[in-house]
Amino acid sequence: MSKPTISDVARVAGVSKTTVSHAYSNRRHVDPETRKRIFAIAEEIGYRPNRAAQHLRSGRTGIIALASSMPFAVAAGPSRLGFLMEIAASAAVASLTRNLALCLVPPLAEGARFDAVVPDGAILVEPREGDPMLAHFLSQGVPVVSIGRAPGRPDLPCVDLQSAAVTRCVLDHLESQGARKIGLVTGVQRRCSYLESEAEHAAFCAARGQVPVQMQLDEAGGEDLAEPAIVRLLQREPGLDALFVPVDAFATGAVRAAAALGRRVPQDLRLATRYNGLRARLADPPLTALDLHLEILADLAVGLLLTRMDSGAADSVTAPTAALIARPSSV
Amino acid sequence: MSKPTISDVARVAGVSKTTVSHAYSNRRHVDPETRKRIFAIAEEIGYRPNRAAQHLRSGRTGIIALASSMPFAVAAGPSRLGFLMEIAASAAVASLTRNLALCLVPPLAEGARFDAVVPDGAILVEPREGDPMLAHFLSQGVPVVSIGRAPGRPDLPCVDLQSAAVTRCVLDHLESQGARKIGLVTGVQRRCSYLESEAEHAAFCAARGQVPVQMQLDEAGGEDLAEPAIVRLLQREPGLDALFVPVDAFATGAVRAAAALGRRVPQDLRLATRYNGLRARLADPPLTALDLHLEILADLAVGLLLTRMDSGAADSVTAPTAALIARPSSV
DNA sequence: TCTGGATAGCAAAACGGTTTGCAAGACGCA
DNA sequence: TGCGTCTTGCAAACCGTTTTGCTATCCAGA
Repeated sequence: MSKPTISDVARVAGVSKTTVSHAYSNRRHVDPETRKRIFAIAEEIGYRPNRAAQHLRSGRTGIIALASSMPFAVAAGPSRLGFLMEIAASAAVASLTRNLALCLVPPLAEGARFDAVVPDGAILVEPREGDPMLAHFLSQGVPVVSIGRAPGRPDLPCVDLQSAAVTRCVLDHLESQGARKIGLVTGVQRRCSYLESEAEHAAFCAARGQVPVQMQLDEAGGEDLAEPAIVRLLQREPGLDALFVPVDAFATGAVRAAAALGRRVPQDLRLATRYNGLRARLADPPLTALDLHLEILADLAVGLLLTRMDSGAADSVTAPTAALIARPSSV
Repeated sequence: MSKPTISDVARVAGVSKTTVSHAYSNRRHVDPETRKRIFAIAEEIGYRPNRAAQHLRSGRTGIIALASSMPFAVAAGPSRLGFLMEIAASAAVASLTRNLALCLVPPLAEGARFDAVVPDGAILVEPREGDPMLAHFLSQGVPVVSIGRAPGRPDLPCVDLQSAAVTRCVLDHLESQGARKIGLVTGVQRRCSYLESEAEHAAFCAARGQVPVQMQLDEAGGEDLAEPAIVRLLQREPGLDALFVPVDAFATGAVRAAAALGRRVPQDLRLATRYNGLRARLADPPLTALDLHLEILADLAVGLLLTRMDSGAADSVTAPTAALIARPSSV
């Protein structure tokens, strides 16, 4: 008793395989009556199309990949795992409801080739400039969309995180809480969100006649790297009374730095971060952060990838407006 | 110029498709010289086996699934996302190094059928009694291994988390720190780790002539549910001077409960949890927890699944001994 | 010389769908 | 009646592997 095939359905229904196939795929018209009979019989004998056979002929695997060029070891360590994995969880649901499998692709080790997965499409989380995963997928001819724009690739469809607006929102908030001079701490990897934050921050400072104070830290370093670096920054720039630190691990480093210098948060130093994960919520004091609506965002990305996959092109979409969650680190 | 196929390799190498196939699969002997030539040519013309075709013929998809019956929405919320996703990240790496794709499978909505993924095997994270995902995969004939034993299924190969030993280790630690009466708070879902913890705790108490104090909370409730429940528990059982709370979200609830009752941690109430995630590390005071070596564990699970898949059976393996990480919540 | 067993390789039949080319009948219109 | 078109459906080719059955050659041992 092996699984029923399309031939079984065709035989029982008294039609050809072709007709059954068309009934399912809608690629040619099938008489509604016939179609109904076919479905009824398929249901009855428990027929399910064989994915492999479909894939072989159609060239589609039914798999989409979720990838980040940040090594999982790093992501899992000091930073970012929450962000990436929250997206992964939502994207898995979004994919499955569209009858696609979501595959988690860890970054390639240098020179490693992997043929285990040749997905129909890929979602890249916050690609950086010259992102190797992006290059990999494009070289395989796999359609890619990104969450967060891809630096230097304005053509790549993406879910735009609107980092400029997000930054502006945070800076305005900090200012409204009394901040007179706000610094910005981002990461060394050239992700679009950093670039946009830096530009927006620079404009914000310029409008106030200030020279912007910005610093970039290695994302692999995490909290332990951030603390001393931010201590030095605060010593060098005594006028700073607020910091926007998008990377949450750096933000908690900033909390420690403030403590080390005897500065009170938020009275002497107002702090805000971006990703509203456990880190921000559990910090002492809890960190002002942004609800980026990651579930919606993941769903948008899957939808975008789908249109990209079957229409060849797609226009970038805008992420839902992030909501500022004010917490004691800034109010 | 479409992708080179096995026929192209065969033609260039002057052998038959069969020989090329055997060279790759090792299912029949191929002259080492011939084999070397085949690989060289394949490399040169850029041949990669077509997964769909392999799948169609062999019935293997090259995909393994990672699943948990805990809804991602819940997991992502109050609890467990870190645990599950830390495993996912490691398992993704472990799979890819074995040339398999790791697919994230969210729990089935009630009655939902999904045929997007019929994996060659599945890893289930801490299945509970009557786990629907377990039933699903078994009904599809998909070999399953679990991380943590499956209650009522001693036959299912698993990576044994040794929850009894883990519990014993924690209880001994708490006692060595001066605890005289230790309570246990677990979850309502009947996962093996809870069952074993409860049994071990009961034995521990019995050996000291005590009636064990245990409570089960709904895992979906998280910290907010745990706090008042634990407040009531502590009021009802004033003799308790320590709690082992494996679920980290409940453990931070316990911290809040202690604060609400004016009990100092650890002087009046010693606390310990299981998963050494952000929550435990960032709690105030930081929580004593266990390093379960999740990366190793994920790798073991993938390895176990592989032997299960191609030898039909496999013996459960034992997780590496968890290391207690003593923190101020208990010392 | 004959037998048996490796060794090395080939041809062709699966696997289960999708897609293409073709044909028969029905229908409208001149 | 003749012609074009629309509807409905079939048969067969095709996708790129794996697997099965078979042959040919070589070598050792009786």
